[in-house]
Amino acid sequence: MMLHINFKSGVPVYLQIVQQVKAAAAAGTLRPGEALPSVRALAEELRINRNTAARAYAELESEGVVENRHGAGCYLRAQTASPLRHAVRSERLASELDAVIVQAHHLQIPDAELLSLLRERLAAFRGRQSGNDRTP
Amino acid sequence: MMLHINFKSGVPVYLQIVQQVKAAAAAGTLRPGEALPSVRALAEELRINRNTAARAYAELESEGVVENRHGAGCYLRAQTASPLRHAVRSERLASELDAVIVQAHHLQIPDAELLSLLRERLAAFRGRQSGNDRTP
Amino acid sequence: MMLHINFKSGVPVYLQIVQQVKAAAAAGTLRPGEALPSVRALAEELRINRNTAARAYAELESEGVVENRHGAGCYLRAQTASPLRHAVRSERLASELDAVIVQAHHLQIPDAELLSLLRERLAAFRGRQSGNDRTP
Amino acid sequence: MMLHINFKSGVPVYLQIVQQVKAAAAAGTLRPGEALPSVRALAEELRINRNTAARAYAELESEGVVENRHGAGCYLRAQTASPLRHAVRSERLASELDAVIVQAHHLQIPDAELLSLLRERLAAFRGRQSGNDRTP
DNA sequence: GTGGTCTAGACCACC
DNA sequence: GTGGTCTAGACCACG
Repeated sequence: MMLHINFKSGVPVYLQIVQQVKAAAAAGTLRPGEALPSVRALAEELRINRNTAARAYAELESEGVVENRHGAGCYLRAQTASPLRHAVRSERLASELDAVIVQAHHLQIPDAELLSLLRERLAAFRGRQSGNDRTP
Repeated sequence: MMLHINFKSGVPVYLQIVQQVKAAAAAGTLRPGEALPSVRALAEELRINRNTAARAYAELESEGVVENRHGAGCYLRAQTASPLRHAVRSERLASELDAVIVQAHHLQIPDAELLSLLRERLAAFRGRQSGNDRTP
Repeated sequence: MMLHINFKSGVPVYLQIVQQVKAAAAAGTLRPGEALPSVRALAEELRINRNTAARAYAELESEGVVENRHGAGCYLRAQTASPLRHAVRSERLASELDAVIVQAHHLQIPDAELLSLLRERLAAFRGRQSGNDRTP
Repeated sequence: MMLHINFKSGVPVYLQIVQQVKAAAAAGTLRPGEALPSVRALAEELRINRNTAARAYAELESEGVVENRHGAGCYLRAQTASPLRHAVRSERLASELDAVIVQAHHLQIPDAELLSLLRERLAAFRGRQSGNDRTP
């Protein structure tokens, strides 16, 4: 699980978790039957209150996305929908990129610099990731 | 002004307005000195409370994007040079890019495709701009 | 009429006018039948909008304190209540002085300085006043 | 804490709370480190909305009078030296004194009586203070 | 239980 | 007509 919380976006933290778990399940990053981190582990990893993590899992369970097995952890349920088509996924990403482009414009950062910045952050991300993530 | 609000996203309505006005200003859809819809008109169009619209305009004014003239309306200000140092600005953008990278990871979109998607959106943005922005 | 508006107190301007006119009538500074300044003159003197001055007079008229004679001005009606007793008047002032004392404490201004400051402002007030006010 | 709110005065409720808490802190009724009633308790006691109480506390925090500890309550801070220059502070006080002088004029209270009234209230204030303030 | 934020309704001051 | 402020209700994050 590689969740990323944006504390400045105004979106409730528990909702960000719900959305990202659903997205990961939809994208196939998480597979049915797979275990999610415990409430305590998730709270520690994201530096949030345990209540907030528990609330996210409760919401996911009420939506039928995961199953909380008492004392045994939280597991992803069988997919109800098929994984998202590639076109849909890249469209989602495009709208996020548009927001970044607007921000770059306001920050007066030229296109070339934005592109090289993305390459740089991608390299840094892959560096952090190697060793603790299974996706090559 | 054609704003679109997503009431289910969890993002505060006033922030959605702020972001979209900034995007329109960046894209040149709105020009310096141009009047934005009145607080009342915007509230009615979006079916939101007047205060929510007013708060969005207040936020935009505090960020220096618009100027609220008491009793006269809300006007887009001329683009002012950002008072932040370049390093600070590029750091801000980097953190936004990191979020996009995480999202791409969840959506299982490879790095090369992310980069080409950014190039594509940049080209589209510049294309929209050239039609209505005075700085070619 | 010597009205004094405090724009920072949070009290609506029209209410401050209403309160002060009623206070002046109660104290005997204004006498029945006496003319108040016109809406236009009052607005100019206090640097406020004419609507605000008009609203104050309308409120005073609805309360029966003054009478707006169409095209002829605004006149104080006959007293409904007797002028305030001296003890009541000085009690009102005492509560205002208490607020000033608290403020002086927070501003860390010693008692002696507060007293001399009051003497100084009194002298300045009498200086400004001489010539345009009838109270000796 | 025994606050008294005047709902008819036109003075915003949250400001009345701010002023009275400041007065209590100045008089020593409240001591540094002491807890103020919780937002909910205060709101219930005064029959006002929680937000109004919360706003008063937020204002007091921004003025450096109290400290709001998230999830733990609101506590009076130790008296900090005012960051304003002496001239600025005494100027602020002067403008408040001017308002009092105008009020005294309306109430037809002579200068000598105003001065002696101030001396009297100062003595009363210091008297109240000496019983519960640690700085004699 | 605690404080903080977002949305809303009513009213104020100004043009 | 315009924008701004005060009060309120519901929800969020934290202990």
